[in-house]
Amino acid sequence: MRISARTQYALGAMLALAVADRPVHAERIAVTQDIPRRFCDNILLQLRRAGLIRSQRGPDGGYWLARPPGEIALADVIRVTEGAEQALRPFSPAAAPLAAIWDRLRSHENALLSEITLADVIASNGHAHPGREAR
Amino acid sequence: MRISARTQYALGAMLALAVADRPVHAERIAVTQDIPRRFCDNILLQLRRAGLIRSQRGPDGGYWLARPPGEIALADVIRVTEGAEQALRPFSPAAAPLAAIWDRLRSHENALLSEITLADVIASNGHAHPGREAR
DNA sequence: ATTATTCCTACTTGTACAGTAGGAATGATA
DNA sequence: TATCATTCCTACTGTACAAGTAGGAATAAT
Repeated sequence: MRISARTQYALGAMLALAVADRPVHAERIAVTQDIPRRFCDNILLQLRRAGLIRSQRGPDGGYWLARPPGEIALADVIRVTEGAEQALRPFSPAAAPLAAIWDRLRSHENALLSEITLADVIASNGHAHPGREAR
Repeated sequence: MRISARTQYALGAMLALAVADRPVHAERIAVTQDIPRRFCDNILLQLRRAGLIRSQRGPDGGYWLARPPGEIALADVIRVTEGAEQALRPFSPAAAPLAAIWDRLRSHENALLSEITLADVIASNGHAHPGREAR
């Protein structure tokens, strides 16, 4: 369960947008989420290209979610920032059965992260067990 | 679910030792598991220092498991080669609930890998669903 | 003695992550 | 039309860690 700074920042930014009811400046996101200013730009750009957020330029511009928070899963965000995981080297015959185990782990992880949305995370802020209840 | 080459090699080596009934040379492990020769040495040394395998020097020396394959979990091996995972950076308040989710993922992963032993992996070689049955 | 092996430290190299630089494009406001 | 604040874009740099290598010392069998 490797989690890059980029991904963590991206999730923070998405959550910041999810709680806002109007466009938010990159500057504001950078400050509240404690993301280096230019790196924040960088990440927001990537999220926009992936279609997760939208933007408006110029003064009074900013960023907002492309879909409601309940329709954006954590996995959607992570897929963007982590990119394609590089294929691991082929298994030796003796280690071949490990492939099935890795698959199980990956699919469980994927299932959980696909199930939990930004809305779930926000709702869990202070309550018990996030993402356990249906949405 | 990041898996380094080192870890994959280590698991291959452990499985190779698990199926052998006598000490095995590093050379032989390197060849059968397709591990660069000196890197193989390197990894075996680490496994020995961690107490997972034992060794004997000189001609007719080699390596063997310190415990029976049914008593060595995949997690035991992985813990050695991956070392302590470095702490991730602190969460912003908005992203704080993610910590609980990461925890759930980590503990599930850990549970599964602690449950499956080398013996399980070997037994699953060709059969269905590895690690599903009790040991 | 010789030889085959493990053992040990330290080094080199490659790659991916984290973050930065410089400036162009856009849009609101006056 | 000028100004200014913002997003947008490519490319670059520094650093840390992973992957793998080098050279040789210690040990044990013959």
